Amino acid sequence: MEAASLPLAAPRSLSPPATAPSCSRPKNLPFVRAAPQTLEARAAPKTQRPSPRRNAVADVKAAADPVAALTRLEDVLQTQDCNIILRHYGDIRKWDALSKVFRWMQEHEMLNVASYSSYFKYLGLSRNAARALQVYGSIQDQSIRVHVSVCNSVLGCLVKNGRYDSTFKLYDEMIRGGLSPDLFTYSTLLSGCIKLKQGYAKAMELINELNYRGLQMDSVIYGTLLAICASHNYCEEAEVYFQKLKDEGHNPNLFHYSSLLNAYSENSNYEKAELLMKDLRSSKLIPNKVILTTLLKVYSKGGLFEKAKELLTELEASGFAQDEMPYCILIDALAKGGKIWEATMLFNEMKEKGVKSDGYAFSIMISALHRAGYREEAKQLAKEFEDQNTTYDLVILNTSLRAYCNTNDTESVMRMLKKMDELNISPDHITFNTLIRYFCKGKVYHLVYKTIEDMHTKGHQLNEELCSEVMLQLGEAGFPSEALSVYNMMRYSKRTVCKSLHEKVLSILVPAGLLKDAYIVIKDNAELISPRSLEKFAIQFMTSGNINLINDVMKALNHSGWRISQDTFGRAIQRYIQKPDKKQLLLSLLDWMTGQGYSVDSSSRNLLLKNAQLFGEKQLIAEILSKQQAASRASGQRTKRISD
DNA sequence: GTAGGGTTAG
Repeated sequence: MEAASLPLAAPRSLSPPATAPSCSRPKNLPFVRAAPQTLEARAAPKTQRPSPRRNAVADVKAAADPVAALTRLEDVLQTQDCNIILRHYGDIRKWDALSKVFRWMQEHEMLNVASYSSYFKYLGLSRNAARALQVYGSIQDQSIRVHVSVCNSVLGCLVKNGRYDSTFKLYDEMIRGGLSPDLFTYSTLLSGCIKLKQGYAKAMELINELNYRGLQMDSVIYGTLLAICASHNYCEEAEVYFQKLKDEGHNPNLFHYSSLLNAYSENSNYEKAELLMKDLRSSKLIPNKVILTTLLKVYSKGGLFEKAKELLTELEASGFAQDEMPYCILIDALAKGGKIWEATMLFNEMKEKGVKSDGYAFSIMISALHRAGYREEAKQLAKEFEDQNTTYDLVILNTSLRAYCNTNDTESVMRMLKKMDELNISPDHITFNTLIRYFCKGKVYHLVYKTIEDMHTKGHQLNEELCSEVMLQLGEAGFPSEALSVYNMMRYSKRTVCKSLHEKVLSILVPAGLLKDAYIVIKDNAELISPRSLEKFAIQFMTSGNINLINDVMKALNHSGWRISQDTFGRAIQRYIQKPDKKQLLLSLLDWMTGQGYSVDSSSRNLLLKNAQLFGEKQLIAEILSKQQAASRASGQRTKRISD
């Protein structure tokens, strides 16, 4: 290690003579601009002395075209210099330059572990997880692929961007590839658990793994764990971790306190929250805005509105109520507690005080009014927000959209959709469901269908209750094929559907004569369909379905466990008699029936015998029928004994 | 000068 520092030391001591001549002959050399700095460096010994490499770095940082500058200075720059440049563009959030510099480094094979780590970090900040995965995937050298800081940074990038599934999948891959995770890895992964559905269980898995590897939990890990407990409502567990943190000699900070306090707010445990506040004050920490706001949440959620109002006054006095958040907490709790009038008063008070709303308070109030049935008032508020604001996010757009939909203000609905488009805000499942309900109410079925299709294509889970209703309405309105498409979209969007859905679609398909489609529904879900629906379908199919499928349909029906009715067989036989060229199908049906213990009833038998010459198989048919009769008599006796 | 976390609102 000693030796490694020597080459660095040498150029530094040599650099003044090396740059000095350039002062006397200023040309277009990259070093020229550094000359005055050299003088400065002499005057103030504390500043770094310039060197060709440092100057080159400064040049690239200042260049309008960093790639051109890099190319010009290629011979001077080393990988660590490029890393400095890379970080520079990341720090000043020039994502385009960042990527160009990185690409240049890739092309010139000037990448090391640090380059990847930094680049992934900034890709995380610039919300470009896809690029990070792409670059990570392109790393050939396995030792770099599983280098702990490269892994940590790419995992961090995915977590920051909410790509939790990919995070854990990639982590498993890294482990298989030989990664030795450290505390950084675990805190990164744990932070991914905060918003995960089964986040607490996943966190426990990670904690076990961490312990198994002999790593010691630190204050950061505890902080993340507390947040996980709070967001998943594991209040007692949060208390245990908080105590363990103290027992292991760490001093909890305001984040630890606020997470535990937040856990208490979910359960409205205000006594414990007050004890915790006492503990916080005694530990010389000063409660900040977040702590007090979280305490306000405790009181509000617990319905302690008087205490909440007092605290809000305190927040105002401390200058902690300059944004709308504390008001939002209390307004929301009041409204949800049935005090819509008081909520409105507080909302107005907030506006009068000139507290700026980014839309949160508006969306809370619009929703609250809407819930309470004040639809016109909700719409007025949505309009008021529109008049005062140009910035929107998805939630306020969704809230306003619903207010307009429910007051049948088509023009405003369209305006909201246009805004969404212009602002490049992607609709979510709430948007889609609002629109579906709206179009449905207006019986604009082509738009209902288009919206559902759009929602499905964009990968949103369809709302089963709503879509079943839509499906029925489409059927009633004379769009059975569209109803079937809705059924299929629901069916194939992974989640298991309610078993009555299949019957519902059958009740549309069968009367509409879409019998082949109905057959497919039955074949795939035979055991979930009631005998009544099976019978209806069976009769209809035998009467007017594709004759070539009759035998297959019989098998599917039988497979459902339903005993096929005599009526069904009777109609099938009538169909076959009308089409003597389907003789083989008839014979195979009769054979199959025998094997399954079915037999035709007397009227069908007579009909068959009477028409047997049509098939030219009089003898054979008679034989089959008598065999069938014998078999069914035997099994009939068995059945009788059982039912007795 | 490679990488980590956590708190409040719809």
